Formats: sequence, structure tokens, C-alpha cells
Amino acid sequence: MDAFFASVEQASKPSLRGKAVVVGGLGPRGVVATASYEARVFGVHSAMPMAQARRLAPNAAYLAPRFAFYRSISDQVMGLLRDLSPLVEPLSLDEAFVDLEAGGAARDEASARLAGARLRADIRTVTGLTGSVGLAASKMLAKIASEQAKPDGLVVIEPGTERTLLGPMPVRTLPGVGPATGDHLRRAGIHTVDELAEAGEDELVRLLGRAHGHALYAMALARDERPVVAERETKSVSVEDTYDVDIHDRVRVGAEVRRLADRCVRRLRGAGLSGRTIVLKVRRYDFSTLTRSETLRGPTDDPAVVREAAARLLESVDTTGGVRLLGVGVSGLADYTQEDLFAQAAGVREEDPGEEPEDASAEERQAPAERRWPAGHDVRHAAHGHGWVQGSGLGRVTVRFETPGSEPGRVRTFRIDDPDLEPAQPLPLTARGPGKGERAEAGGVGSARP
DNA sequence: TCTGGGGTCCTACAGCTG
DNA sequence: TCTGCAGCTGTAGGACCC
Repeated sequence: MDAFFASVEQASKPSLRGKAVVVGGLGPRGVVATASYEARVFGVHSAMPMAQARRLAPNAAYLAPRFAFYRSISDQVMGLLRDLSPLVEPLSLDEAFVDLEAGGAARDEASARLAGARLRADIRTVTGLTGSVGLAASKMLAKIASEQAKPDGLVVIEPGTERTLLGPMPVRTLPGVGPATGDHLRRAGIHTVDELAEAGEDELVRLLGRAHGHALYAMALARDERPVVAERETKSVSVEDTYDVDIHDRVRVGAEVRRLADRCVRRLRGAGLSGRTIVLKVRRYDFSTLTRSETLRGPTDDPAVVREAAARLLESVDTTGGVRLLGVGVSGLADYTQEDLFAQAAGVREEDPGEEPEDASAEERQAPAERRWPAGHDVRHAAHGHGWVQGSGLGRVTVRFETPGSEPGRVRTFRIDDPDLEPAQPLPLTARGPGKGERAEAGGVGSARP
């Protein structure tokens, strides 16, 4: 999907279509999750600190992400992909590999191209959004093709042309080559995929280590045999929080770790899992990050056990100077627990970590207007109907009243405690709405946006 | 300027065991 | 009995991805 989160927001909010939209954390330490193509013109891109984005594009709309809504749209798109083939490997909410051969959807280049074109049309009909398709003989090449296809396009890499195409590309094009590996290679005088291939496998293994060296050499020769894998087992579950202001108080740090442990267990149980290894993550005031872990005798999903392990791990960490992030994770997952096997009968196992404790942090108790009415989130007003929060602060919340099918709407400001104003669920982007997921007719191009 | 959150995989090293 | 070694497990950190 193209600039997925930002595109969803533009489809939801007519007044933002064609405008610079930035979705991400709105706190003082937020980063950009997605920028619309209009915002990218100003140099804004994902993972950029929000503060920097605001300097580059001061007039863009800055919105808090609505993950549950994005997930519902993602489910619709993944449904369309599964109509094409049983082998669909989601990479994230907005990206997936599909093995077209396994689904019988592609026998040759022409039929693959047709399947890709129909898919793009179906995505537009069902969601009102644009998606890009890359077609190639391997995952690596399909990924590169889809990047080239963005926005709103389809690119085919024909068999036999792979090496000619890849050769002059920068090494950073290859999946798995990030800033560190890119730098490493650059210092060794390797800038392009051709130079990577010329360096030879032994040299790459020497430079980058066994696994990475072999994998990169294969990719440089356009060799990628990795299959599309539909079902991936979860290997770890974790939660983490970055705090607006560094925490210095050791007691508060302890309380936050317990809270995170409970949240982590809730997620773990929600997935029907348990785990043996408890991991504590601490990012200090200077951004140095350390992890401490402890492996239990058997898997657990008991909040008390995870809390205690996390607390023990915290004892070995020096937090002088303050911490900006804390995290708790569980790995070594299983679908049974040690307690199931042994002591459960004794009733010592704590049943549920419960909801977020009432006495959450002071920060949350006195939630500022920006937190209670996040920018971009939906609201309903008794008299004015459906709208979204354009901004808030100083006891006021500004709402724009419009819906996906309306003309750009009018703006009104209310007191944050106005009894006529309440949070609302997002409205569907198209007449079909989320979850309908019907298959469009072949070649039926066009938007169903009302 | 000041760096999220949730993951995966890899490497290195230490300690244990056969 | 001692030594060397391979293999495994646990731990910590780093790189990468979306």
C-alpha cells in the first residue's frame, strides 16, 4: 500500500486530500510513522523525529495513528490477496508476499501481469486506496519491483533481466543492507550490487560475518530461493514505553517496570502463549540501551512471576542519570505453562493482571487535552454529527465535521469537557465498508468512494 | 535535531557437559 | 585423571525491517 497510514487518513478526511499529512507520535519524543507523498516533498520521511518534521513542513497535518482502523483495512486487503493464493506472507499491515504460482493465478508473465492489475483494481474498489504491485521470480526481486512501482503502479522484473537490472543499483537497495552494513561496505569500496558480486563470497563473509556474507552474495547474483511462508510462529512478545521526560526516581522506575510486565503478560495471554525468558530493556538518558534477561525453569504466563523476574533484572541496572525508555519482553515461547504442569492446583497462580491500574502515572492522571482528544481521531457531536479532532489544548478541542463521502467540512471549537462531544468509531472509507471484502469484477477499475 | 514500537535474526562469548 | 574439543544453552548486544 502506498504511504498507507497517511493515505487512510486522507481517504477518511476530505479536507486533507492533496495535502501534506504526517502520521506518528505527537509527544515530544515522537517519530514519523508515515508521511503522505505531499509531505515527502518537504523532506519528511518515516522514522524522522517529529520535531524535525514540524520544522520541515510546519503546515502539514500532524495526526496520531489509529492502528485498529488501519488493521481493519489491512484485513480487507489481505483477504483479496488470499483470494489469489493460499500462500500469502504478510510483512506488516501494508505489505505482503503472494506466491501466485501456488494459487494458480499466474502461469506466465501475461497472466501474472493480469492478476497484478486486477488486484490493484480490487484494492481500489474495496478500500478506496491505491496499492503497488511488484512481480518477479523471487521475494527479493518482487520487493524491489514493488518499491519501484510506488506510488500506484505495477512493475514486472522479467526472468533473465535480473542481474542487468540489479547491477548498477546501490547496495542499500538490497533487503538487509541498512545504514551500518551500507557504511561498512562503502568503507571497503563497495557501492553497487555489481561491486558486491565482484568482491566475491569469501570477502563478503570476512567483512560481514558468515550468515550475512553468504546471504548478500547470493542476493547480489539475484539468487533468492526463500519460499513464501504463510504461517509464521511468534518468537517473542514485548511492550515498551518511551517517556516524555526521563524518569530519575528509582521507585517510579520500579512501578513502570511492573506495569509493563502486566501489559506484556496481557498480550502474551491474549495470544494464548507463555514464555521462559524474561527480558528487561532500559534506554538511558544518553540513549545507550541495555538488556538483561533471565531464563526460568519453565514457561509462564503468570503476571506475578514476570513482574518479579523483571524486578530482579532491574536490580542489576544502573539508572542514575535517568531512563527514557523501559521495556519488558518474553521469549522462548510455548503454548503451555510450567504452572499448568505443576503448582496450579495449589492456587498460587495469579489469574489476571487486570486492566491498567487506576493509579497510573501522574502524567496520565492529568491527561492533557492532546492525550484525551488525539489529533486525527474520530468524534461525534450531538448537534453537528461526525468529525475528527484537528487539534486541542488550553481546555479547547477543535473539530472538523466531515466524513469520507462528504465535501471538506467546517471547523468548530468546543470546551474539552463539552457533554455533547464524544469519541467515535471511524467510518468506512467506501460504501463496502470494512469487512465486506467482496471480490471486484475482473478489470473493474474505479473507486467506490461515495 | 535528537532519535517509536514491535518484531526477527545474527554474532560473540562464557559456562557446562559428554 | 587430565586435557582438548564439540555442541549446547544462556546472555548481551547489534543490525535490520516496517
